[in-house]
Amino acid sequence: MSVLSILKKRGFIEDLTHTQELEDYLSNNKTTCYIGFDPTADSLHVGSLVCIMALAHMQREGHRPIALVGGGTGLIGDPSGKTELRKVITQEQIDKNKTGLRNQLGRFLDFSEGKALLLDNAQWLTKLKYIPFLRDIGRHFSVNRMVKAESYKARMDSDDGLTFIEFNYMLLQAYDFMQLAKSHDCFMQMGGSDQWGNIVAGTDLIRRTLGKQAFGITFPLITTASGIKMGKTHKGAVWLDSEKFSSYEYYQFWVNADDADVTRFLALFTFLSMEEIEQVKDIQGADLNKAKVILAYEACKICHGEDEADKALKASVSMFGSIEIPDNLLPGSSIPRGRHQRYSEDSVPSSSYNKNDIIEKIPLIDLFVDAGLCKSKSDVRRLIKQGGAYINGNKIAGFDQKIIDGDVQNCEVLLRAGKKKYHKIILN
RNA sequence: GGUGGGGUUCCCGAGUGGUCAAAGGGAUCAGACUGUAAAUCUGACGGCUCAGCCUUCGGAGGUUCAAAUCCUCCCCCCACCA
Repeated sequence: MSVLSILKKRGFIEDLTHTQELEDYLSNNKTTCYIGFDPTADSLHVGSLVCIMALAHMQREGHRPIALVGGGTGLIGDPSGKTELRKVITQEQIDKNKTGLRNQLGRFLDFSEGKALLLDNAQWLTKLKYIPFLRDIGRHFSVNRMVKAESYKARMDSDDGLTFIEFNYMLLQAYDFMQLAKSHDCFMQMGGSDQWGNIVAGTDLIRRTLGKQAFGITFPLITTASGIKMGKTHKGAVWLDSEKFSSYEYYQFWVNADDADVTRFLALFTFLSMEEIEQVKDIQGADLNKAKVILAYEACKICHGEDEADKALKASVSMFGSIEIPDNLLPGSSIPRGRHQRYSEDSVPSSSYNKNDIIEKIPLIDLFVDAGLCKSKSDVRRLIKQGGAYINGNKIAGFDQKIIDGDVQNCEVLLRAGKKKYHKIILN
């Protein structure tokens, strides 16, 4: 089975160019393909996960993926859009972010021996000269056509308008594609559905300048069943970096998936076989939670490693109760089977304090803020008032309550905000 | 460059001198119900030393007992015209 059918089957494909030719191209060649990533943050989040998984599938089928960091485009920034000032980022910042991206992508892709590449378009974009660029590249673009591109059309019709810089992203991205085609034999670009126009511009440019056929694939925008763009929690974006978002929280994010999303997410975000995933469709009601556990385990394993996934599973069982993973459910998963009871060890988010500083000293209100369970003291008060703040499973009654000796068990105190957010205070 | 319209709390968006921490909706959070789901209902939703106080309505000044609301200057955005 070709990668294309794999991607198709798993729900990655929104749109593609030259269906039949692309199928042939992928079946008969070991190809190179690329996806662009923004270096605007030092970590990727689940929003980019579809792209990353697609690259991983390509690599698993013997193709060579390129992750292209937009270091050059990042240097331009984009002054438009008053809501989110996309700032011009400095070279140092880009370099730092690049390292971060590289480390994270390394969990999904094998960068050894040139099996995958990480490139930066600053390499060629910063060398561009305006006049030659206009002459050699600009002449291939028709403004009439560009304006009709869906991504621009919306902006043209909106009140915000479109800046010249933004308008030029299409040319720059097309140029990127052409460069990669020339230098790395890369004739395939993938990206989110909003990238369609830019990708097609690239394939056109390659045809006109190099006389070669190039291909493009776009992925659907993944929304949750409730129609919201996925990847937001109380802590903001769901980062792939364990410093920003612990593996336990990452696991929790997936376990909390909507019923209606489970099979779709299994197909997109795990490597389990589609035959097995198909069977999950028949599962009804509470049993679906078992499939969610496997989804969370597998997603966590891919991003943070098997050890972390184990820990997250155990921590979750300790917090939320036992669960049984039957042998015949998604047998391809390496999740430990059988009944998971309470474990002593866990990896719930925690922080350490000096015992003498805490006991009967610091109000719980402050600890909830410190632990990141609430964003302000007012927030904690609210929580307490509404009966959602707990210490060791007991409701906190007063605003001035402090930890007392009796609360400490094995040098630990467990704080809880609402039903799902836990934080452990370790005293020593 | 000209003319007109705007910048309000996370987002959209009401609000034209006191009754404004600011309607309404969305998002979010908590409680109930549940399956760590969805839907639904209830409540909360700037901060704090929390029945009180403090800081917010593009920025800086000013008028007034009192300003998101009036005046001045500045910054930014949009539309049309050039």
